[in-house]
Amino acid sequence: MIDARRYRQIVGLLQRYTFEYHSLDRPSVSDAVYDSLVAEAEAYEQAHPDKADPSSPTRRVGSQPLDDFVKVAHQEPMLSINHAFDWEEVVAWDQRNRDRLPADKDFGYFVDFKMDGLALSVHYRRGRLWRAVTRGDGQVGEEVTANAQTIKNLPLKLPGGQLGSQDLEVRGEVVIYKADFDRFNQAQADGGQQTYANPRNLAAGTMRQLDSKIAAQRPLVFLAYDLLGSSAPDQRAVFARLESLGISHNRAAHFCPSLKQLKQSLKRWSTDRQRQKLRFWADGIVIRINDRLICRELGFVGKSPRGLLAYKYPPTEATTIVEQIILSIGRTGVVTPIAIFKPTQLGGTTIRHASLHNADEIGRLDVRVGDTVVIYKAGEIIPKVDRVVTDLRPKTSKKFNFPAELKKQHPNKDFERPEGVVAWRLAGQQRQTPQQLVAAVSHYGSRPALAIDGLGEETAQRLVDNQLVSSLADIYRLDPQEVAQLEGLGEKSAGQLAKAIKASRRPALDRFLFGLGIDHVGTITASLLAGHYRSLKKLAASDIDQLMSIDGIGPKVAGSISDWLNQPANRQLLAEFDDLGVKPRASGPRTPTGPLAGVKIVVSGRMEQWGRTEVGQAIRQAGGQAQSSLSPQTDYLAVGDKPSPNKVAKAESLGIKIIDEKALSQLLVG
DNA sequence: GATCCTCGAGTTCT
DNA sequence: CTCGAGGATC
Repeated sequence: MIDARRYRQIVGLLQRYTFEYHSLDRPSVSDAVYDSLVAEAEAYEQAHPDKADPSSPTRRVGSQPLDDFVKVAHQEPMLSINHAFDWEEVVAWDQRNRDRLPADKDFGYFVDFKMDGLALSVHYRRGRLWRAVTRGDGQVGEEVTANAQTIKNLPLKLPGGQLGSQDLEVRGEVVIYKADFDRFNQAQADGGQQTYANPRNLAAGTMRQLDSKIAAQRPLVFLAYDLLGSSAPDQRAVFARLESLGISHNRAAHFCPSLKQLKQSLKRWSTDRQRQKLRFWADGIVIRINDRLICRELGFVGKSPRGLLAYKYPPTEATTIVEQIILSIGRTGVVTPIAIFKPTQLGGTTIRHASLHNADEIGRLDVRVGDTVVIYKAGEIIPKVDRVVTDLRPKTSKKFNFPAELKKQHPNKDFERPEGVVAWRLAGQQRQTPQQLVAAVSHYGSRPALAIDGLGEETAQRLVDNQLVSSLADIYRLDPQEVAQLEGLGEKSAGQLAKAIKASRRPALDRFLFGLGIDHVGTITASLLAGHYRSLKKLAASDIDQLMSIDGIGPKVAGSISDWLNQPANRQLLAEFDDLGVKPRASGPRTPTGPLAGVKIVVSGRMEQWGRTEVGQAIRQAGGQAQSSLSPQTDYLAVGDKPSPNKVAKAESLGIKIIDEKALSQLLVG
């Protein structure tokens, strides 16, 4: 929970942001940042109602109208809708409604996107557009008829007949299509003019221009979602009527007869790909009970109708506070700074920390302990710090001093930062600390290396702590009886571990080489070496010039391998492995042959018949190259379940063939 | 010497 | 997934 000081600070900021957003249409922070700060303020206000600031923006809906427009009171207020953030909340909403209604009353739902634009009420009198009013604070809005008349898809006159003679109020959203927005901003930038943060702000800003000639030049679109003064019994009929009146609406909006179908609709519409396909911005989905009579019967809770619910998309950004920056030392001795956060929910998970990569990144962001930062998930998985909200920086904060912190956090170690390199790393030969050993052991046991089940970081830590393992070779000297004595490991898991270790004695040479953890030797270089030398003995007898002659290996990598081989401790390690019966088998074809010879493939998403590393092996087995990232040289992108949207988009822009699992397995067979 | 590919290493949570 | 940096190529 935050303290009173931060609360006051946040309220002050929110007031400024609210003014920027609603009155100037020029926000300086994203919605997610705003929402995140509102949530903090609300939490504080709930815990300390006595200390709540009555002028806090958390209490207000909508905006104060600017003075330049004529104010018009809405005949029926334009309401706000309560929000739900996950399916459980939707179910709870549904149950509350059912409890309020007679047991035999059943109903369906109508779903529409929650378009992100400017809400507008448009009145028709005797079939002609008479007046258009913005939402304002929900009770009183601003009359913007002149601007509304410039919206090309908003009919000035309704079609004749009995419908057109009626007085109607159409409610909807003024939006700007994403493509139009990009074009507009580009043109503004080219002309040195002000650009807008998002399509909604452009739409809102345009509708509130005093000069309607400006509005006429901008690509505004009106999409209706409601109709007042019609006799339509349900929302489905409302949309049918809008259609017959020639008023645009979202064509994807539809009826769901049951909760089950509603769930499917929400799921379908919530995928990123689906959202990207939309021409307009949407920040959620509006669910309403289809039958208008039932809606009316249910009434209101506070200012919101019970029959409607806004299912909000999870935010892609959030704010949190950096509590600490710790400097961790990885397997290779490289120092990685990690920001420890006040735990925060984002995209369905709790984020506790994120990597800051290196000293330069800290400098670029100027992250400090105590800072409020904006975080997001790169590729929807890996949390990253995007920027610092400097408005909320404590006055006493100091720039993060990397070298000084290194001394403080690791007082007994020496570090170096070689010229032209970003990373700090352990200097010289001090890589044999217990921490490094744990990392080396769990790397050796990892899936792409020797795949020893049960030898992960936890177990490695225990084995090293209890001095059962002090070198990689010790893994093969473990006594299952002793292992079973360790805390957290029973007889059963000790037995399984022993079995897995035994099974790893005849590894493929490439996996074994990778498992050794030689600097700059990853899976690909390892299989290059394995394919070239065909045996550990031949590799051990090689020299630096020989290594460099291999295509793909240059001076640095060759140097690193030969350094490793020349260290007595490592030569001894290899000898011990041999004595203990660890004998790698030749692996990797010398020259790529097979159905996929020379073909480059990138895999994304989960496959049914293979795991991550197995697909790669299968592709190499067939003579192909499994790459990790797309390039213009890539031949295929093979997609499984939930592929990375970024990769799919990139493949499309590069014109790379996208194939599914079935097609991939056919390619593999030839 | 500059540029474009590619590889390696570290990354979060359930 | 993203970064930095090694290797190949012009």
